[in-house]
Amino acid sequence: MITFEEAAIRSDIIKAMAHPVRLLIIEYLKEGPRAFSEIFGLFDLDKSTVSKHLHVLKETGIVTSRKNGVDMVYTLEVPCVTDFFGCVTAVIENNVRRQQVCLCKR
Amino acid sequence: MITFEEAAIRSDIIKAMAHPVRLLIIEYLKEGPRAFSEIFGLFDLDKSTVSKHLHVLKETGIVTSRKNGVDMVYTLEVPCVTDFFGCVTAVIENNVRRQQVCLCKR
DNA sequence: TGCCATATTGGCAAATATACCAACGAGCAA
DNA sequence: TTGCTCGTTGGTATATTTGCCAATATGGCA
Repeated sequence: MITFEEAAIRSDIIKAMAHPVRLLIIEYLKEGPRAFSEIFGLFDLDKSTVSKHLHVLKETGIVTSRKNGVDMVYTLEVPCVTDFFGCVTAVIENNVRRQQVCLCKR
Repeated sequence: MITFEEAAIRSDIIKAMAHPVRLLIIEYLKEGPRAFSEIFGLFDLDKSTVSKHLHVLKETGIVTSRKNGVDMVYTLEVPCVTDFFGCVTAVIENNVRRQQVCLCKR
């Protein structure tokens, strides 16, 4: 078993992925590095909100950023994080099998 | 790209894992089904707190529970979720390489 | 039936997360 | 310098999460 401290570090990384917007950003960056403006364009959100989501991903080391001319370019550092999404799908499918179809909040 | 709705469903599942206590519970249940009292014994927390963490895991379909005599027994339904922890470790190791050793909150 | 052990639920307070607007800073061009 | 674009940071309001205590089921046993 891991220690509570180790679990806390791991949970910080998982927490960074635990938001729809950040999940979509990760999916998008899987295709390759993208400028902030491109990422921003995916959402109907304030610039500052998208910037802060990227900050969360940077803080945990999932993405990095660098200046490229006028743009700020974001890169997915650890693409294996998306491997996990297959398992998340397995959870969803298992729920469907178990007739617990709706994960939506009531 | 997945839709925002799909991302929201996925993030609910990831969110369920995004807590040190729930992470440790998942690790523990990887060894096999365990009674509530055994899980409770891992932590210095109120019974109700542990029960609520298990509720979160149940709601998303990561674990299930069944009565066994006086005990409530919890089972990890989708063991592949722990495969992901290897990647989380990869993130941590990448951070170490990049000299961003400390993920702790300041 | 009454009592006990086991776990869940309700309610509350504190901490954390999220999103907006506004202000700021950095870099480039006129 | 001035103005412009790009992105970040500060501040605030709201929503969600977390953990404790107390109260409530639920089931076994005397």
